[in-house]
Amino acid sequence: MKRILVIEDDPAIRLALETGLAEDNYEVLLASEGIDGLKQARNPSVDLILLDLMLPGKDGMEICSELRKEGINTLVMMLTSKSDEIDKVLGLEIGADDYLTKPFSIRELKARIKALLRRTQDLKKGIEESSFSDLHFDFKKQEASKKKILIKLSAKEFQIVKFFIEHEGEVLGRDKLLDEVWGYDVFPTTRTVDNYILSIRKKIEDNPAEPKHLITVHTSGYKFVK
Amino acid sequence: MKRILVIEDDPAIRLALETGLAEDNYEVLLASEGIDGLKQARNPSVDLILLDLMLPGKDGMEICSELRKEGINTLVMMLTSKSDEIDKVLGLEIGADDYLTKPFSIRELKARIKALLRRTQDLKKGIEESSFSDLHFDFKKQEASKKKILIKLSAKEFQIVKFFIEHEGEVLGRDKLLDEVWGYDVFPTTRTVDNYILSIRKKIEDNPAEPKHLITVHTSGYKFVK
DNA sequence: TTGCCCATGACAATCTTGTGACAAATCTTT
DNA sequence: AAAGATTTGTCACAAGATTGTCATGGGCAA
Repeated sequence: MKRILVIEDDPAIRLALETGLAEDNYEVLLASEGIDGLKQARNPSVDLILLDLMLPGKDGMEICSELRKEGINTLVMMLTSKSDEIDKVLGLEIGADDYLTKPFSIRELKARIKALLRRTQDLKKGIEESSFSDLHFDFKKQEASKKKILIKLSAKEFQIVKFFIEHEGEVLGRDKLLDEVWGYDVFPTTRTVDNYILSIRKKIEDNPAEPKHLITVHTSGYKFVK
Repeated sequence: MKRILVIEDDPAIRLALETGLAEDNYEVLLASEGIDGLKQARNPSVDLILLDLMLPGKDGMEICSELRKEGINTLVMMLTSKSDEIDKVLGLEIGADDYLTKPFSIRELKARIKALLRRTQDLKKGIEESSFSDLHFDFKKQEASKKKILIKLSAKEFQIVKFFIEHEGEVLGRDKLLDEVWGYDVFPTTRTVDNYILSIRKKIEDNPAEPKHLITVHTSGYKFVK
């Protein structure tokens, strides 16, 4: 799942954000003042930063502009209090991606976070289609066909196939696949991978027992060839 | 280049907006009262409307709600005078995308416009009609029929159908739908989407339990096929 | 007020996912 | 070369997640 860094000095709000976001399965990192916040914000594994405007140490605008100066483009959502009309603007010009005025509903916050994260996801979408031998994949439509006949793949199977196609010829270890396709916060068995491979082979290979596309590389993983 | 329609009766403010926006390379269209404003607002090449609340002819809220009823989703930013707290709220519920209280800084205005436009950069093409199997949709008239017999869809159902038709074949996630159809300032549950799908299916599908047009893509969303 | 539209919650129905077990294949060691 | 140790192929199942469906309540408009 996604990691969100909350930089907020008010302990009540901090706690509310922490629990609220954890409910939605975000991994939450916390900072209560600016200096520490900026340090944590540099961590590239952070997906989004909730940044209070008024902070001890360093205020939100400073943090945001410093990050941008350092070339860090992590999403930033500014939290401002009702009064600072001007600050809102500055916040946007300084490179924040969105702002929210206190008091806000946790629900609105979540919806906006989701929207922001999804938009950036859309940007790095990878390939949309691929054809080889008698197979065709359309990832936008989530459709696959063999000899012009539709075959059904689950969403995860699509993700896996896509990842393999994007890394054609490369040997992909089970651990790497789990990391890249499943994500860094879930931990299924490596056998789970084998089972997906099996299931995909049944659908795309002429003879699943002698795969031509999804090749086993003993002790290392699998690789895809066209 | 983006086009902004300014509907504002005060000549001083109108001029200020015109020059201010022109500085930022927007193409500015002007209207000084409501009737003319609404007419120009229907022009689909307009990207955003700055709409004064108090207007001769037709006031801002009327204009905004009429536009939405007609299925026109052009971005609307309401301009209100300091006092009308209530109107702000109403403005939002009526389908405005943002509001700004006078007197405002041109700087804040620009920042908000930028933010709004950025949020909705994509789409905006907007079909007017579509027919397939025994169905017909006229989005301009907000009419739909099945086997030549009129069927009733709510305004939101029309928006949803339209969005699906404009993205034929593509799998659309619930979050994306909420974001694109409902907008960034309301936050219904993802279950709300399912219920709309259900309701639309009942109206357009021969057998809603086995939909042929609005297809479920498990864990991913829905997709439309003709 | 009544009726429609909208959003939500609850429950059932359905699909997906991850796992264990065992067989088969492959590698290692003797 | 054979036995033993790993690794992989394969199947079926149960837990869990997702979706279908309906009923409910609030808000707005006629």
